[in-house]
Amino acid sequence: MTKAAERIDRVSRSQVDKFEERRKTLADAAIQTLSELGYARTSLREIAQNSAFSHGVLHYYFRDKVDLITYCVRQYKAHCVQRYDQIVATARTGDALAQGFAEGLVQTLRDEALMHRLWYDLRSQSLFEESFRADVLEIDQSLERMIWRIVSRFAELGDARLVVPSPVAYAMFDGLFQQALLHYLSGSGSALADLRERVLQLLPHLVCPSQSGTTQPGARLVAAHQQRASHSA
Amino acid sequence: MTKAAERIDRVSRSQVDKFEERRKTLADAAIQTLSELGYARTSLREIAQNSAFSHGVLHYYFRDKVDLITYCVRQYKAHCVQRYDQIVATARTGDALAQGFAEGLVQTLRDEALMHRLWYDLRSQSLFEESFRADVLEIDQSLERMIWRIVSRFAELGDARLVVPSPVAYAMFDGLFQQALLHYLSGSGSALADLRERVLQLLPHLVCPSQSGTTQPGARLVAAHQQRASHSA
DNA sequence: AAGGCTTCTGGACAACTGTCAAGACTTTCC
DNA sequence: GGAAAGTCTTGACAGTTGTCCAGAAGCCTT
Repeated sequence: MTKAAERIDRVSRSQVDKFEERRKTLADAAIQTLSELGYARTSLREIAQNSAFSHGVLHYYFRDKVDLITYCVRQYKAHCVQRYDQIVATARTGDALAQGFAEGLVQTLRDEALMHRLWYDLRSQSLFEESFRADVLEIDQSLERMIWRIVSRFAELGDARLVVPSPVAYAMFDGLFQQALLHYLSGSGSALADLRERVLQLLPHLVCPSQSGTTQPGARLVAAHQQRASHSA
Repeated sequence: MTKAAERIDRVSRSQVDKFEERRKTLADAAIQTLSELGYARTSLREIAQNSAFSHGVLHYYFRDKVDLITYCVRQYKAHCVQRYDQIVATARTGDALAQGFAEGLVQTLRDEALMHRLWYDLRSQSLFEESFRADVLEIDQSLERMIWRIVSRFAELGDARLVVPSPVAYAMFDGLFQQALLHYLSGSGSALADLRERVLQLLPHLVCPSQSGTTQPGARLVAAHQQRASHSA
């Protein structure tokens, strides 16, 4: 039984909030450390040094290291998804949405590169450490849903039909972003511009203009290409 | 100066080969350990325990841990690319190539999941550990070229034109494979079938039928060269 | 002021890490 | 055979790690 669970029954609400608040504070320090050093080189003492407390306190608020990291992953999720839903809500044309989406990705890459480096690190860790897997899968799904909302809205605004399912759409943009991150952190000066260009080029390929009846593959491909050509003009 | 470099001037060729051979042997043990435990939890003693030797010998054949891991990454590359070029060489129709490519990815996922788990782990590590970055980028580029050979040949066989540049094509399939790996290792029974289906569905989206009827010999190559130029900029 | 919680500190522990060096064993060569 | 070079083992080292704990410090009620 965790200390948090023990306390809920017998202490006041404000104390619980304070307890939870400190957990958040410590998790923030942990996330900062993780994004700087990576999972492999982050120790509890290092985390404590990035906070206002000593290393012992971490075991007062978290059962063990896995408990702390898991909490961090969860906290990261909340911070992660919210950004793009505003873009979806405000864009009034397909072009504006595409521009906003691409620009959002570029900004994310530039401003939060370390944060997303951490995300890819932890997602890779979850391939080995089973404890992280459930949370990682949950975050991954929420990211997939976010991408799906964007491309769905894009199709809607263009009165078009989506030709790829949700997991494929997510995998594509995730691959593009990860590639851009690697090159950006490697010092490539064109990584930001490349990402923007590629996202803008890819997005129209995911839809085809809605027509009566089922779409023929050939027609869809031509349409996608035509749309892309008109877009870049 | 490494021990290997010291020796080259004054010992026989066979001794150098033997030295290099043992390095390979030890690197194999290291790769096996890494693919089992992940980078974060792999120690030199654990590697030695997966070999026929004691832990001290690792510092006889490798300067330090980074030297060993870097060597492993390089060795991994050789093992990695060769698989798909045969598929490109033998396929006589676009459909057969698509089937062979999808089946190759599925087989790779099923048979070498741990190996590729290691690859994604090390690629993530390279985001933090600068020592790995050059090798990781080199492997990444060779994988990108491999994907490009496949989709190029696919377009050629279908008398079609590619509508996405090389980095985008690689990012898409890399994203798809990584997604499939995560779900496969998480116990999803449909991960293999999903990957096959999605690859087969995605591949035709990358090309559009050439409209002039005659294929321009240089068009694709120009596109490829433009891509490379923008990449190195 | 006193006592009982909660919160936090700092030290201790065993286990583990990369690295290194002294020496033993093996092979090669004169 | 014997010296020299190459190969490998073993133990040690200094540092780090996660974890735990005794107790100090703060806070609140009585």
